[in-house]
This record gives sequence, C-alpha cells and structure tokens, in this order.
Amino acid sequence: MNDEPPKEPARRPPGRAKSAKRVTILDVAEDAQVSFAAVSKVIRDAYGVSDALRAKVNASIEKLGYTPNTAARGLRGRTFVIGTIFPDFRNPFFSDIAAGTGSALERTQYQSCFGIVNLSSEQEIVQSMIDMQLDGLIIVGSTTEAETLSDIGEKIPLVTIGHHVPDVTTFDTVNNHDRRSSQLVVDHLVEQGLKKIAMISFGIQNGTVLIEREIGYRTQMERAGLKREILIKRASQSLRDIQITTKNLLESEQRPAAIFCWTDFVALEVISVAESLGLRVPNDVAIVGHDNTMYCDFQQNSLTSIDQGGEQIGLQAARLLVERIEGRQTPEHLVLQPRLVARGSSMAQCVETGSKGGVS
Amino acid sequence: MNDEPPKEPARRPPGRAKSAKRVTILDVAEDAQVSFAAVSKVIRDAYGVSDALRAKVNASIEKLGYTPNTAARGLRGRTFVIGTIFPDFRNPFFSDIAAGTGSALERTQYQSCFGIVNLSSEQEIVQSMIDMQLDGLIIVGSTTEAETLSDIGEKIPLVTIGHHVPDVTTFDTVNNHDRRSSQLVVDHLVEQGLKKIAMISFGIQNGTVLIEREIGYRTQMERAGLKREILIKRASQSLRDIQITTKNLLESEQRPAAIFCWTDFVALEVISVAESLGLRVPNDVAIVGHDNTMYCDFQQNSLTSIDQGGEQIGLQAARLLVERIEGRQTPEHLVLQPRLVARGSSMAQCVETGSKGGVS
DNA sequence: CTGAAAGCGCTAACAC
DNA sequence: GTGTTAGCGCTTTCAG
Repeated sequence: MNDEPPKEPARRPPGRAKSAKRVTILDVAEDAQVSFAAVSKVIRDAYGVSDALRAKVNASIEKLGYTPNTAARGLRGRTFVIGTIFPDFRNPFFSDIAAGTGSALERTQYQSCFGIVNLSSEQEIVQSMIDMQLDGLIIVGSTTEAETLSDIGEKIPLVTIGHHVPDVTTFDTVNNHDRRSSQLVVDHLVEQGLKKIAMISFGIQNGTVLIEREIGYRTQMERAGLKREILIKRASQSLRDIQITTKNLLESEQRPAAIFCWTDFVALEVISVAESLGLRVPNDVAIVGHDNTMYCDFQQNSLTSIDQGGEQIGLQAARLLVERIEGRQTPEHLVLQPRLVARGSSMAQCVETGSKGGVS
Repeated sequence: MNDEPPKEPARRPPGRAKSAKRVTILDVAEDAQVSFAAVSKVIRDAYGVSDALRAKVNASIEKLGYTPNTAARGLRGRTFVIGTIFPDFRNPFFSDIAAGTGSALERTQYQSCFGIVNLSSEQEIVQSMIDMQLDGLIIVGSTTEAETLSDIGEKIPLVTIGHHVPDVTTFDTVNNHDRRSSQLVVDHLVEQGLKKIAMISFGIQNGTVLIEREIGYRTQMERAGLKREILIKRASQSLRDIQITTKNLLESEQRPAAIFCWTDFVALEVISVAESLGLRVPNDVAIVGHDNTMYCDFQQNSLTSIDQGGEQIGLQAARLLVERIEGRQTPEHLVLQPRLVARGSSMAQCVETGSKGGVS
C-alpha cells in the first residue's frame, strides 16, 4: 500500500532501474514441465522433439509471452538480427532499399536494425554492429575502400549495395548498372536533339557508384560523337555547394543544354537555380536526375530520372545476406538494369500550360 | 602453407562461419598482465583503479584493438546502445531528429541503432530492441495508445517524440507545440487576407500530433471569426489518396483560398495537383506545409512551412533518455516552440517572374 | 587498490 | 526423444 517502493538495496545496475524481470527460457520450461534444453530446441526448431513436447512448449511460450533474449543468443549462437547501414537518411531512395530488405525478411525470423553514417563514422557503426553480434551486415553506398570492406567481410557476412569493386570474394555485392544509367540518359538527351550535355557528380567518390556513372557518361558521349562536349562538375552534398556549382554552370558562356545530376535531390536544386535565373526548363536547359524518387512525379518538378529499383536492390541484398549467413562461401555479384523515366524536365512536349516555364 | 584450413570439426555455429576469434577482455588482461576484472573496471571507469593500472590496460586495449562485446555486456549490465524508432524513412524531417540525437550522443559512450516501422509493427520492433537489451528507446510519431507506451516505459527507459499525452509518468515526452503551429499558420493566412482556409490532415491519428494540429486549427479559426470556414479533410499517406482528396477539394464549388497540410510532402503534392488543374499558387490557392524540410526552399516549390526544429527535438530527447537511463525517475515533458517560415506559396509578392504561377 | 568467483540467458555438444 | 552440462564475454559483489 506504500506507493514508494522500499528502496531496493541498489542491486540492479543503473541502466536497468525499472526492467521487470524478463520471462526466460527457464520460466517456460517450468510452466511446460520440461527441461529448459527442450525449450531451446523447440525455439530453434532443432532436430529431435516430439510433436507433443513442441505443442506443450509453444503453449507455454504463448501464455507467458516469452521472447528470446537476443543478447544471450548472440553470446552463443546467432542473434537473428541483421544490420543495414545507410550513408544518410535524407535521400528517399534509401527508403526503397529498406522496404526491399524488409519484405525479403518478412517471412523469416530475422529482424532488422539500421545504422546511419552522420556523426559516427562508418567504421564505428560497423564495429558497433559486430559488437552487438548481429548476424550480418548490408552496407549501402559505402565510401570505404574495398580492402577494408574485405576485412569486414572476413569478420561478418556482408553484402554491399552501391559499391563497385572488381572481384571481391569475401562479400557479395548488389549494384545498379550505373554505366548503363548514364548511357540511357545521354541517349535520351541526344534524342531530344541536345548536344551540350554536362554532368554534376559528387565530391567524394571512393569506390562509389559515381565513378561508374561518370565513366558511362564519358563513354556514351564519345560514342555519340560528343567527346568535346564532355563536362563534369563535382559538388558536395551541401545545398550551398550545389547552388554555386550550378550557378557557375548556368551562367557560363558555354551554358549546357542539358544537365545530368547524379541524384534527384541535386537535380531538383538545379531546377530551382535555373528558375531563379529566369531560365526555362527544359527549353533553356534540360535536367535529368537519378533514382526516380517520389518528388520526380510532382508537377512542379516533372523530373526525368533513372529508376534503379531500390526495392528490388534491397530485396536481393537481404536474400544474398541470409544465404551467406546460412553458409554460402562463394561470392555473388548482382547487377540490376536501370530504366529511364522521361518527364517534362527533359521533353518540351511534356510541359503543360500554367506549369513550369511560364506561359509560352 | 595449405591455404585450405583443415576443416574444423564443425564446431562453430553456422552463422559464425568466418568470425575470426574476437579479442576479449581476457586477451587484454593477459597482455597487460593483470586480472580480467581489472580490465573490466578500467573499461567501465569504475571506482578504484590506480593510474598505473589504467594506463597499462588502456595501452593493451589500444594495441589489441579491443572493443567490448555488446551482447555480453547486455546480459549483465548495460549495452550503451539506445534505439530510435521512426514511423518511416521517407520524411526528411526524421533525418533532422536523427541528426539531433546523434549530436547529443556524440561525446558520450552511447551508440545509436534505428528501427523503422514499415513491415514489422512498432510493437515488434520495440520488443526486438528490448530483446537486444538496448538501454533505452526513443519512439518517434508513435500511433500506439498511451497505455501501451506506459507499459513499455515500465520495461525500458523511454522518450517519445510527437505523441501528446496528458500526464504520463513512466516515460518522458518531447513535442513541438502543435497547436501553436496551426495558430501560426492560420494567423499568417488571415494576414494575407484569406478566409477560406482548409486543412488536410492524416487518416490515422491515435495520439499523434495530428489531433493537436487539428485542435489548434479549429481554435484559431474560431478566434479569427472563421468558424464556418473550418474544413478538415483527411487522407492516408498514399500519393493516390492525397491526390484524390486534393482534387476534390480544389474542384469543389467552395474551393478554399488556402490549404494547410499536416506535412510538407502532402503540401508539395497539393501544389502539384493545383498546377495540373491550371490553378496558380498562391493567387488561386495558397499552400502551407509543416516541418520546413529542405524541399520547401526550392524555387519551384517555395513552400511556406512550419519549422519545428527537428534537430533540437532529437537532441533534447536523447538528453532526457540518457538522464532516465542514469536513474532519473521523475517524468519530464518538453514542448518546443515552432516558427513559421513564409515563402512564395502563401505570399503573392514573393513570387518571382518566370517561376510559379506563370506570368501575371 | 586488486583479484577470485558467481552468474546473466542461452546454445549445442553429449549422455541417458 | 529428452535432459545434463559446459561455457559465450562480461559485470559486479565480496575477499584479500
């Protein structure tokens, strides 16, 4: 009747002040009148349990609301948790990947947990996930060198997304065909009769998809006989930097007729700058993005973009990771085909009255 | 010299096929020539270790690259990992919150790990994080009822963001003053001489910020003498649903002069639909969003929005959570003040030639 | 100030 | 088929 509990003799560690005692495997065993090893077997679907025993145990598990302690599991066997690490949170494209891994894992007993590289470094997060004894890792858009990733792959099952490396064996990779992305873009713009096609790429590139996209752009420009029109500008992720780069590009004497941006978000910023300068999109300058995120579809953006099927990428990565966790040793390297989605920002006939470009 | 290691007697569990043996506290102890308990004390900064011992141990830790096994820690004490659960990944506003928690935790020994509610339910993720023995949880935009959250708060230190409940004691809350948000919006629109101000809210609202925003909207409309103009439409998160709702609203005889949308993403969609219908923003219809995400600033959107300072919210939440983990028992409920950022979508004079709204 | 010893909850041999 | 047992790596008393 005293609402102030009699100050416990400081027995529990500070971080656990309130945790009511967990239901453990022993409680289940007691409730089901079996040994606790039997319970463990049922949970793990291990060989050698009678249906009767299984039923009894499952009933008790249900009744008591037992869930296995991941930490304890991790100490001995697997945790059935896999970690996915994203470079940031801002790009809605990553959300598609997450949805893909989610649906791949949906009918399995694996759980997901995510890390984001912002303040902590990628290395720190990886280590922290290894320390949590996660069963495997998916790293998206890593800027770490291949060798370091190989080391990680030695320690823990690993799949990378968006990291092109020639022939790694210690981990799997899933990639969009990024050269093809650029080819599709260049072809599309050339079809629109444009020649001066520039590209805005990203500052940091260590092993990223950017290198591939740049190569694809160069190659296809050359094939189209536009070698001398090749122009690549690089900007960081900061809005400020992108603005300046774009402004320089659009105000230069040799203003490009089209700009291919490495990701949608940059393309949207480019549209913004172009409109601020009083330029009409696509008539004065055509814009193409990459990733086909949901913002592309908005009338005010109408952004032509490359769809690399993030959900499919995430799904495949999770599938490969589980395979690796369950024992596959031979590396797999998947490359998925991108698809161009044409919209108003690159095709004059798509522009509707009253929208982008004012009244014509 | 045989590169094929002599097939181990299948001793290691399948999920651990490659994990090279970890450096443990025992290895450090051996290297430093002390007992392994001494090492533990140094790591935990526990009372009663001489500087000499500490130095020796730290040197060995450094040398061996030791990092504590989180799973093992979790079994006995704390993991020093906190979990943050987001309803989805798509809204860039959540990224601000994550940045805030990140910087709050930066100089502490706590690590972060994230969960996303898409396929798994919030309950499942919470349970999974409890099972991982995380030290505490931040849940953002929960749609779970207060009672369930209270139960969670009994089990594990908890802070919610964006969940308004009168007087919970088992967990802390951090919230934007969502009624104030709506007030700011209504005041701003009334100042622009607009009267028919509608609101687009969200379908599911169980304890969410939406209720508060709706109340704030109603209240301020009444105060402004616009009680009969009150009009709230609700749409799900799906683009399709938002489109239909918006279209109905804009094509009705009583077309509103302004629409306040519960989050930016919806507002951008509304702009899109308005433009598709040949309406000019803001002249024919003014639009206001919420969260002031980076897309607002783009010229083609120029979206007036409410800034609720996501980074600050995240920072405070993490601070409160750590306090709770370290023993605070009394609840804290923070409410932060929002700020309106006016842009072209609600102010005619802000519209620049050549951009939104065409030539006037 | 330091070290020995007892588990945390679970998995996976191994014995019955 | 089922139960017994020995740890996983760590924290935290409690003796020295």
